[in-house]
Order: sequence, then C-alpha cells, then structure tokens
Amino acid sequence: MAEVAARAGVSTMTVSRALKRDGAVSEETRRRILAAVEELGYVLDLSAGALSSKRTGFVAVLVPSINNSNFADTARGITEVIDDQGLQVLLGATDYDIEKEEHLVQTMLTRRPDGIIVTDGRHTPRARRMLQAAGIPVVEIWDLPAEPIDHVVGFSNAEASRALVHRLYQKGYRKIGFIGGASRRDSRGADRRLGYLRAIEELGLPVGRTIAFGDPPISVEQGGQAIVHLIEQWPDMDAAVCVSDLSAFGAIMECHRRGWAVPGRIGIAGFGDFEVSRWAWPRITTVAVNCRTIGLEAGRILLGALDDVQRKRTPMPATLIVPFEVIEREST
Amino acid sequence: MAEVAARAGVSTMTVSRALKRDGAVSEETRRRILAAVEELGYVLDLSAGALSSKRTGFVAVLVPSINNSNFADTARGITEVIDDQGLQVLLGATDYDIEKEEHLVQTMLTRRPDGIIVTDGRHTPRARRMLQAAGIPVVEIWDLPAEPIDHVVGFSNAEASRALVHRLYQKGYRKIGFIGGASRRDSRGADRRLGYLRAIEELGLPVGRTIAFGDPPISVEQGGQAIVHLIEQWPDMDAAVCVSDLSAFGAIMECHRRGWAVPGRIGIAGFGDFEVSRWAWPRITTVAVNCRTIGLEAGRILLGALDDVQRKRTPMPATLIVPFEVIEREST
DNA sequence: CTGTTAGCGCGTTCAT
DNA sequence: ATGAACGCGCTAACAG
Repeated sequence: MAEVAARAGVSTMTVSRALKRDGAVSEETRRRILAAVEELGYVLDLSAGALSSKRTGFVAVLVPSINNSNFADTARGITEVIDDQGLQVLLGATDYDIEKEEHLVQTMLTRRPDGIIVTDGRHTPRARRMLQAAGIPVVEIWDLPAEPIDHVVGFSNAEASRALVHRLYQKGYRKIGFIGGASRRDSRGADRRLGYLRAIEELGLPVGRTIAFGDPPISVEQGGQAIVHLIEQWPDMDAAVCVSDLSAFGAIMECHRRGWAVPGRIGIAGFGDFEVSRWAWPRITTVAVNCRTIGLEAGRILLGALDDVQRKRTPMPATLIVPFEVIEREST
Repeated sequence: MAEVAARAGVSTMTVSRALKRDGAVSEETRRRILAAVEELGYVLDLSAGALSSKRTGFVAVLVPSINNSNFADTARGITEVIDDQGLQVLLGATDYDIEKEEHLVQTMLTRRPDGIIVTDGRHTPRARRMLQAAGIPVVEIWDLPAEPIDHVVGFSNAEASRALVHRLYQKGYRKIGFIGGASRRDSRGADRRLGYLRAIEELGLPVGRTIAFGDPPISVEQGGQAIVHLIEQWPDMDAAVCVSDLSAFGAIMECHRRGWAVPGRIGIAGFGDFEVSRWAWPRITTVAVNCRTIGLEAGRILLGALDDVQRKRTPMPATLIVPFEVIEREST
C-alpha cells in the first residue's frame, strides 16, 4: 500500500480510503490511486485491515451438511445478502453432530467472525457458552429453539409434519406410517416425527407404525428399504410419511420396482420440496419451506444486528417464523 | 493472550507456543496455560497470528455451484484433507460464470489464502494473471486444461463422454441424441458434447441430433422438455445421452409420464453418477467419476506444495488424472 | 479532502 | 524451555 501511495503521490491513508466504499476521496485522487493499483497489481490485504479495524468481515455459517440441497439453498441465500455488504461467508458442516458443531464453533471463533449463523437450536453446553461469550450476533435457523441464544429464523418442523398428516387424513388415508432416522442426532427429523405422532394421536389413527433407520441423513436407499419393511409388517398400510423427500423418492422408486402402484397401492409423502419431488413420477406430495428465504432473512437480521453494533445500539433479539406449505402432488 | 500469560505466570510467547501443535513447552507450563485459557474463556485470534506469521491458514476453493452434489462432494473431500492440517476452506460459487470467477478470485486473494483451488481450466485473462501473480499454489480441478496454471487434478470429460457413446453403440444403439446446455459457459458440459460428437463421427452414426437448452446447469425440468423435443423431432431415436444425471433423470420421469418405456422405447444415459441415478427406476446408466477423490487429491497436492513453500523448495507442478468409469444400469 | 500518529494481537527472531 | 523486542499491513482517531 505504501508503494501505491508513493506512486500516486498520496499517503497510505488516502489509498486505504480510496479502496473502501465510503471513502471520502476526490475523484482525481481516486483515479490516480486506482491507476497505481492497476499498474502495480496491488491487492488489498483484508487480514491486516481486520486487525486494525476490529471487523473481519467474516460471517460464520454452520449447517448440518452442504450436500443437501435444502441447506445449500439456505447457504446461498445467506451468501447473497452478505456478499452485497462485502462480507465473506465461512462455511462449516457439522454432519448432524453437536460435538462436531462445538468444535467448529471454536474453530470459527478463532477467525473472529463479525456474526455467526447456526442451524438448529440444539448445542452442547460448551458451544452455547462460547456462542454467548463471543460478543457477536448469533442467528439460529431452521428451528424454533425453546431458549434462543439471540436471533432466530425458522419454523416448527413438528407443526409442519402434523399439518401434512392432517391433510393426508382429509384425503381419506387412515393407516399412516412414518419413515425416519433412528438416532436423535437430527433434531429437525425428530421434530417431524413428533408432529406425526401428535397428529396420529389427535386423529385416533393406529399408532406404532414407525420405521427408524440408521444415522441421519437418511437417504434415498434407506427410504427404499424402509417402505418394504413398512408394507411387509403392516400390509394394510395406505400411506407413508417420510422424514425427507429423499427417502420418499427412494420409497417410490422401490415401489415401482416391486410393482406397487403409488398412490394406488400406497400414498407416499416427503418433506422439504427438493427438486426431485417436482419432477419425479409421480410428483411427490411434500412440505415446502422456502430454504433460500430462511437464508436471506437470517442474513438480513444479521446485517441489521451488525449495523446496530456499529452504531453502538443494543440489538433486539428477533424471532422470525417463516411459513411452510403442504403441497399436494400426484404421490398421494 | 497477555492476560492468559499473566495468569499462568509466563510470557505471551510461551502461551503462543503452548497453543500451537509444535510448541516446545514443558508439560507443566502447558498445563498451567491451558487452565488459564479455560478459566478466562480465551480464544486465540488467528487473524492477528496470520499477520505476523504471513500464513493465513486459508485455502480458497472456487466451484461452479455448491448446490450440485458432484461439486459438494469435491468440496467435502478438500475440506477433509485441509482440516487435518488446521487450514480453513474459503468456499465460493462462480455460477458457471468466468466473469464472476474473476471477481471471486480477486475477493479471495484479498484474504491472502495460502493456496487456491479452482474448478475448470477456463478463466478470464485477468483472472489468470491474478492467479499467477498471487505467488501461491494453484490447483485446477475437474478438467484437463490445455495450459495449466500450476497443478491439475481432473479428467477428460470429452473422453469420458466418448467412451459412453461407444458403450451404447456396442449395446446396439444406432440413433443416439445428445441433451445439454446451450451456452458455452459450462466448459465441462461443452467437453462432453465434444466427446459425443467425436464418437458419433467415428462410428458413422447420424449426426445433428443435439438439443441445446438454456443456461447451465441444465437441470431436471429441462431434461424432461428436451427428451420430448428429441423424440418428436427424430421419432426413430433409440438412445439419448444427457450432459448430466439430473437431466437424464428428468428425461426418464417425463418418459414414464408419457408412457414411453425406458429403455424399451428409448435408452437414456447420464453423467456424474449422482445418487438419484443409483435409485431411480430404472437405475440410470452413467459415467462415474470419484468426485470426493478429486477433492482429496487436490487437497493433498496443495498441502504438498504448501510444505514445499515452507521448506523453501520450488514445488513441481503436478497433473493428476483421475479415472472415470462407464456404469451400465437399467436405463440402457 | 488529506495527512500524522499510534496501535490492533499476534509470531518471528534472536538471545538466554 | 523461555523471554524481549520488533514488526506484520492496515485503519481509527484526530488534526488540519
């Protein structure tokens, strides 16, 4: 920067200003500086800038998996909003593991992000403590934690799942099973199961028709295996609710393979409105949540909080509930 | 750090050492320091460390899209390798746009990454210049650039596609069409089309049977539309090669919907071995590349180069060609 | 609109 | 095995 400054005949401070958005620099000076930058191939060093300005421009984002189009969409939404402000996302995947989340939180904090977005409201006590002590805005997404750390953008997975079962009931289904992951690692999956159970009970339908399969994310293959178990165990089953569209898709493909008509023999519904559900044959009934919107809103709330911090106002924790929608398609 | 040092009765330098892997600190001192760290809830500030050590511990990774399981797998592979060494991935998505790539390269370099991994061998001249001038190891992946910048981990998309067409020919297919994106933005897609054309010519099959659809990534929906065009335009068509599994999947589902048997009426093949292809009905013939391996190897090569740099050896540019495999499944 | 001074929180380097 | 002095490259704060 000193070289650029020398070449442009100004001080480094003026170069610094010219290279920022808000820099109050005369047009002529800026032109000379940018020319010098170009000639020297100079690239600003933000890590040094971060040290002196005490703002790194990083936003840490923790999702269960980037290899899941729902979370990838959310991450994109966050990135879109954040990019505009010249901030940079630090993405981490927890693999649905709160221990791993704790470790990632620690690693991320080491980079001094200006804010952090975490998926889920479940954390280890230590992770929770670190998040609270970090002194930066925190946004928990994709869930409605009972005790939010700070801001929240999410919805009730249980309510959504319950609404889906009610809709199936209205369509005439009476023997409704559930296919989901075995462990309690995936709290959203667990919530969906809860909503299913609540609905079954409310409606007085036969209970206990649940297949639990391996560690989340339970995927296409396990959906296929589960539907076979379900039908073999309870041959009168007329519908199956799956913890996600991926397992619903696997279940439907397995039904084709065995000559079980969907929805003729059995109706199948998923969760998440993945792209596959819109184009599968039959198209899959599901619960749609606007994943990108979750990301956009989380990003906006974070930016607002950051702005508050900069103006030395105390940010007010916000909770934003995004809508979900049961989408009926051909599979039920 | 000064507070930790005071509490542990040592200098900050000793704290710094205790917090690194290689730190030469006595067991007793380290124990006291870690205790102080825990009591004070101290978190190391790597951005400050980066400034003085001149190593940020960042590795920039540019992929066309994170919402594509192939690239997500590669990103995971890179992260796995890189994490072990305490490095942190800075992920960016170019949206298959080399202008956007140029902008991202600039943004990333601003963070002073220790190395950078870019997808594809096509770059704007300015991006190329910036990558070369950055003075850090560069790895180009997923392609075999004619003029590599530095290291390469990839394969020939054209060869892979060509092999697929030859395999279809062996199975008896003679009227083979191609479904892909319209623009030249996706260089891997363009390469696959090239390989298809080469094979068609070598085998003396009827040419011109190509449907080009919108901007990449062409996806499930466009696959469905394209197969209809293809069959209506050339009713004697007996097979279609799709630029990716997603479009192949869309094509197959559309065929189901219209009562065109796959592979009875028409054989359909994809590219990429996405999970959907393994579980769709019928399972989809495709070209498999080990995406995670591309990531792992790219990460390893980068780490090797970083090690060379640290030991002040000049790293030798390496080119690693990963294997591909034509996988025949039920759809052909 | 521009410059000066000081310092961000560490790690390097050298000394002990 | 440990410590002291210094500086990494930039920006905040203030002055002009």
